[in-house]
Order: sequence, then structure tokens, then C-alpha cells
Amino acid sequence: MNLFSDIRALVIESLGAMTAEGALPAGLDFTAVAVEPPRDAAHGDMATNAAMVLAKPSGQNPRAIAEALAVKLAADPRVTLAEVAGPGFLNLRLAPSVWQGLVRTVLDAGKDYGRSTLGRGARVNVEFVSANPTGPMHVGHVRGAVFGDALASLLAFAGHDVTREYYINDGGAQVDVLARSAYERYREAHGLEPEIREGLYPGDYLIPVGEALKEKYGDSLLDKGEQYWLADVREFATERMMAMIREDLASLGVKMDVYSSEKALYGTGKIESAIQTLRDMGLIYEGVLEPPKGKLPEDWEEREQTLFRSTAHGDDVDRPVQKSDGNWTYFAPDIAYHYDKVTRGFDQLIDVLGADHGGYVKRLKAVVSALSNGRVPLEVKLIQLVKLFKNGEPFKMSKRAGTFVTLRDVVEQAGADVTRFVMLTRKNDAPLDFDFDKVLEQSKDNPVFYVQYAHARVSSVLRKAAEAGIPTDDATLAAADLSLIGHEVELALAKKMAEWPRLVEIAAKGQEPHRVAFYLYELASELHSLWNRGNDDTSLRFVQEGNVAVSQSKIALARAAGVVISAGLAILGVKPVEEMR
RNA sequence: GGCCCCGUAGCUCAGGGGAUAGAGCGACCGCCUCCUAAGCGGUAGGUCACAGGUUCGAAUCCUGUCGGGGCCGCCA
Repeated sequence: MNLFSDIRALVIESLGAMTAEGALPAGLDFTAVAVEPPRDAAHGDMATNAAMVLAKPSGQNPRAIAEALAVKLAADPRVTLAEVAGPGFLNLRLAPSVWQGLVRTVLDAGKDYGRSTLGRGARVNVEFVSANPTGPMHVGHVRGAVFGDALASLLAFAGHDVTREYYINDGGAQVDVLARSAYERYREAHGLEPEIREGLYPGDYLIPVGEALKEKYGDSLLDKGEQYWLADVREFATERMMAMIREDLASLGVKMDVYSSEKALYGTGKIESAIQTLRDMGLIYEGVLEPPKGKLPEDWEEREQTLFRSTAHGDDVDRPVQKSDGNWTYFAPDIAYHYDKVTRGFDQLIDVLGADHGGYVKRLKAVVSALSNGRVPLEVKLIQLVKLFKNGEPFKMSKRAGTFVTLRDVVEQAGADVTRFVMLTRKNDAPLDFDFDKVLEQSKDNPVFYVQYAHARVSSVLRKAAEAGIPTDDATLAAADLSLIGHEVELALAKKMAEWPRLVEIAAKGQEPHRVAFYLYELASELHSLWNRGNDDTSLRFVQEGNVAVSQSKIALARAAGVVISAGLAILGVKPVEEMR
């Protein structure tokens, strides 16, 4: 199904034959032999570096190897031309029938075209978002949510068994703050003046929570000390916040498989047992940390703490797991949580975190490495900041000034599809500019519309064909005489589609969903290009008046492009459109 | 002081061992009696931050320097 691997197999087979004939020494390692699209399409359809890679180990001139290999490859009916170029590249040109056959392959496979077995069913846990349950999701969370979701889809498409997971930070001091903030709103609901002290959450979103508390508890919590209500209010408010967050995620089209709770780790011995496991490995000790160099915290004092010997697993310093008052640090439940993920049998863990967690990565990796005996790799994807713009002007966010941009604001203004696509057009480790005006602009400047427009044009062709009475269901198109398409511009579109399975694997290996977005842009560009050629050359239009067979072959090509665009958009979580409005 | 990320065209960014380094925007020149011109074709624009190293081959890998951002015990 992947033409590049098909041709690579042919190359390897030919190299094997050369070895058998004594043209190459036995025992050569062919793993570095690659078959790729050439940088410049004028060079051919595919290129292999085989001769250059094998020149040194075989002690032969690369061009001589390439010449001999060219003869072998040219004997295959799929190869119409094999020529040596540059330092020893072997450029291949493939027969039109190969590309015509590819169109049929795409139509037969439908949305599964490009699906890969690369992952061999490995169980991968992708943890993402994990926003604190203390308020609505803001724009900073959106990018992490979209990235994690698309990465999960990409890995699943590439043959992994993926679990999407959200870790609810409902066990720390911040949920106590939430409870106190909600309690003030509860008092407010009773007509009292709320005291939103410094450090409490001032947001309006807690007002309905206060009212709901009144409904549930009446006035029974009024004028009582914290010890009477804190636990109940905390649980109540946290639940409400999570309901809100789930709604936010749903509006973005993100669906988690598992929600894990930090609170559930406390009082169940899970933290203690995870720490004990590390202790048994000799990785927990009582000690004193060196003060950080450079900028010293003002209230620094030496103090003995319970430490995790993360330096034994690649970290720079050991890390405290207990505060001086004996409580766990934030790190401790995280140890237990990652231990839990390891215990659940995942083959790989991926954490999607904000870039401000960069200093946290090494200790997390150290924990997972220690607790899995090095069996489970942890990959941490850091998501850089989103810089908001409006009318080309930077848009500063501030909770205090009330210019706090929530996920809901973004989705309401830009729409889920646009938001998702735009947020995926950048590598996760590069900052992203998000301009509210630009993302809604309907031009080539905006990649979302460019790709959607291409898909809409395919739909338009199908509608036109239907009006002309030409049957265009997928089965009919797949059975069409595809040898009728042969113009180089048409074949160029098919060639771009041939790259899709390869791209899926590259993107999955690199855990880089942005590659999908860039690929879709290129594919759309090929389609637009072909479309416009039809303006000058009517023989290149998809619907050919009075010629059903030719029309069907050309429509099959367009439809196949639409199928690939849909498949790519599905990974990004974006719905393709049938027409532009 | 240490750790992580980044530095590619005027701007925003792809490419991350392979050939003459690409796209969009901006600039300039063209293309609608014709399937959606929300599009297409072309021209101009580069010391891939800098210096060493590895390699048949480096924008890409390694080391260092410079510049930008992030992080660095009792917050999560």
C-alpha cells in the first residue's frame, strides 16, 4: 500500500541479486538504503541513496554500483527510467500505470488509505490537558489539548493502541483555594457580601457554583468554621469544574478515554507504596540539597528533606518528595501516578505539558525509568506559548484586567475546526501566533481555508457530475478505466497522494502531527493547480461533456484526493466541508 | 551559575545527513464568455546566527560562542 516501501523492497531485492552474482560482497547491511521523493521533481519520481551508502562498505565506486543497480531496476515493469545522477543518486521514473493504480488503491481503501502497522499494536498512553480543576480552560490549554488529541489520533492511525488520559489535579492546595472561593460565592448567594481575598479565585464562573451550593446545603454551612465544610465544598466545586472542563473539551472535539484523579492517590497507600518501591531500590534518602546557583531565593535555608535520587537516572539534582512539614510535595503523587500508568501495562508513556514545565521533565523521566526498570520510555512533549493577536496587535492576557481569554472565547469566535488546524500548523516546540482576524480570513494566507477549499472543489465536481447524470459512487469510480488519466499535472496529484502513507509513518515516528497539516496544504496545492489548468485547457477539466468514461477516470482522481484530504483532516480532528460559504 | 527550547528570504515559518535550501505573506508581471479567481502561473529576494569538528557529503550530527524565550527547594 506504500509505494515507497514497495519500490524500496524492489531495490533491496535487486541488491540481493547483485550480491548473489558477486557484484557486491556478501553480508552488506542494507538498513540505511532509502527510497524517497527527490528534492526536485524534475529528477524523477523516486530516488535511492543505495549506491552511496554501500560504496564504502563494499569498497566500490558509488557510480559503478548505481549503474549496475539501474540495469536491474529498469527490468521491472514499474520502472520506466533509472538514471544515475550527482554523486551516485539513482533516480527512478515510474510508469503512468503505477500512478493510475494508486488512484484505485486510494478509492478501494477509502478512509483507511495510509493506515500503518508501524506501531505493531503497542499500548501508548497519551496524557494531555490535565488542567487544574479550578476554573474554565483558557487559551493556553487549547494548544495542548489539540496537540495531544491529534498526536493520539496520528499514533492510532499508525498502528498504536492509544489511550487518551486526563490527570485531574484535585489533591493539592489549589482545590482548597477553589473551595474557599466557592464558599464566598455561597455566602453571596445568601445575600451576604463575598470576601474575595487575595489569593482566592475571583472569576464569575463560581457564582453559579455558590448558588448550587445554596440549593444543596441551604444555610447549613453559613457561619461555620472551615473544618465543617471544606471537604464537602471542595468535592462539590471540583466536580462542577470538571463538568465544565469536559464541556470545554467536547466543544473542541476532544474526548478522553480515562480521567485519573490525584486525590484518589491519597489515603489509599498508593503514594506510600510507590515511594517504598523506590526506597527498596535505594533511591530514597534523607538529605540536604545545595541551594540553586545564581538567583538565590530570599528565604533560603538549609533543610533536611526526603529526597529521590533522580540523578541515578539522568537528572541534574536529586528532588524532594516531602516538604519539611512532612506533607508530600507535588512530585510525590506524580510519582505514584506514573507508577500507576507503568503498572497498567503501557508500552510507552507520553506526557503533553506546557513549556513552563520544562524543568520537570528530567525527574519525570527518572521516575518512569526507575519504576519500570527502563522498560517503558516516557516522552514529554512540551507545548510552547500561544501568542494572541487581534488586528495585528498583541493581545495581553491578564486575569486581573479581565482580559482572560478562555477556550470558550476562542471556540466561539474562531470555531473548533479553524482553531484546531491553526494550532497544528506549528511544531509543538515553537511558539505559535494566533491572530483572531487572520484565522477567520478566507484566503490562501489561511491554510485551513485553502485545504477546505480544495475539498469543497472535489465535492463540487461530484455535484456537477451528478447533474450531468454521471454515476460517481466510489465503487464505480474505482472500476473506471484509469488509464485515461495521463497528463503530467494529473499524475502529479496522484504522486502527492502516494506520499501520504510515508508521511503518516514519518509524522508518527517523530510524534509531529504538524507534518500532517503541512502535507494537506501541499496536496491541496496540487489540486488547485490542476483545477486551474482546466481553465486554459478544457481537456483537463474533471467533468468532460458527453464522455462518461473519461469523466469518471478524472473524477476518480479528484475523489481520491478528497479521500486523502478527509483522512488527514480526521487525524487533525477537523471536519472537511462540502462547500464554501 | 545550571538545565531545556529556538535562531533559515523583508515578515511568519517548513525542511532536521544527500543533488541548484522551499512555502505563504509583502513587492512586481500575467490568467476569469469556461467545473467556485476564497484560485493559478511567473519574477525578484539567502553567509541556513557565528567559529571549529565528524562525514564521501552538514542548514541538518558534535563542541564552543553570541542572541531570544522558558525553568531552577517548603506552588501546582
